[in-house]
Amino acid sequence: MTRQRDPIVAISDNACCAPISRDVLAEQDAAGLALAFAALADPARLRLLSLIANADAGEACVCDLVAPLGRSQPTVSHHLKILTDAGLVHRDKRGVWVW
Amino acid sequence: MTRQRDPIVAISDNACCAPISRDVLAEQDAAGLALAFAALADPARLRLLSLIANADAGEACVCDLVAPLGRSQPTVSHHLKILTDAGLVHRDKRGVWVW
DNA sequence: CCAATATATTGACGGATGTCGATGTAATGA
DNA sequence: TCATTACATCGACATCCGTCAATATATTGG
Repeated sequence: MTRQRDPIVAISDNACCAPISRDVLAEQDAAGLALAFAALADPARLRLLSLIANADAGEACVCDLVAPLGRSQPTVSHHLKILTDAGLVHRDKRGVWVW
Repeated sequence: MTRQRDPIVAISDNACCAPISRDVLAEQDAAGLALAFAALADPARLRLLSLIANADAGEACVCDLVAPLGRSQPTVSHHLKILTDAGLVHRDKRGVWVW
């Protein structure tokens, strides 16, 4: 505990680190942030975002996502729910979205 | 498969989506990106980054991170390895870093 | 060279997560 | 009203991941 050597771990503090650098993250805040990152930490979900973004008008019917993704329909539905809960995707039963 | 209704899922295309919007992500590229996000998708690792960033000179001795994090020393070492592999942290046996 | 301290590695365990098949539910069209 | 299509939910399974205790491997001080 009493340090005998110099510090050996460091990160640079630049602009993008602000939310983390301002103060030590509380356990609770860290959990929330981690949850947001976790939504993006899966190849299937990143490809879903990409597929939707590349679809006409940035919109897509779920039925058109299953084949390109190469996963089963329940799996696609599962991932879309996660993306939706994370606020990255909007879903509605016919219509227009914004994000 | 043949669409009967209008599209129901959409995301907005704004600046931060560029890497995903430009073209449909290949499975392999998606895996790499997901790996990067996964490094940030854990409360312990986010708090480690925060602790280091808030330490004097943005550097910290590993022994000073164990207690504040509230995890065992092997666990801290484990997470630091992941952060290091992800290029988010630099470690050396005495010295100065940049990232 | 030896003792002490700091960090990494190993092995094990429990819980979370991605995946699928089967099934449920809602909406559309004939 | 009934069949079909689109999507969600459930249950099960395998794998991954965070965690710790125990142990190994430096590195430093005496």
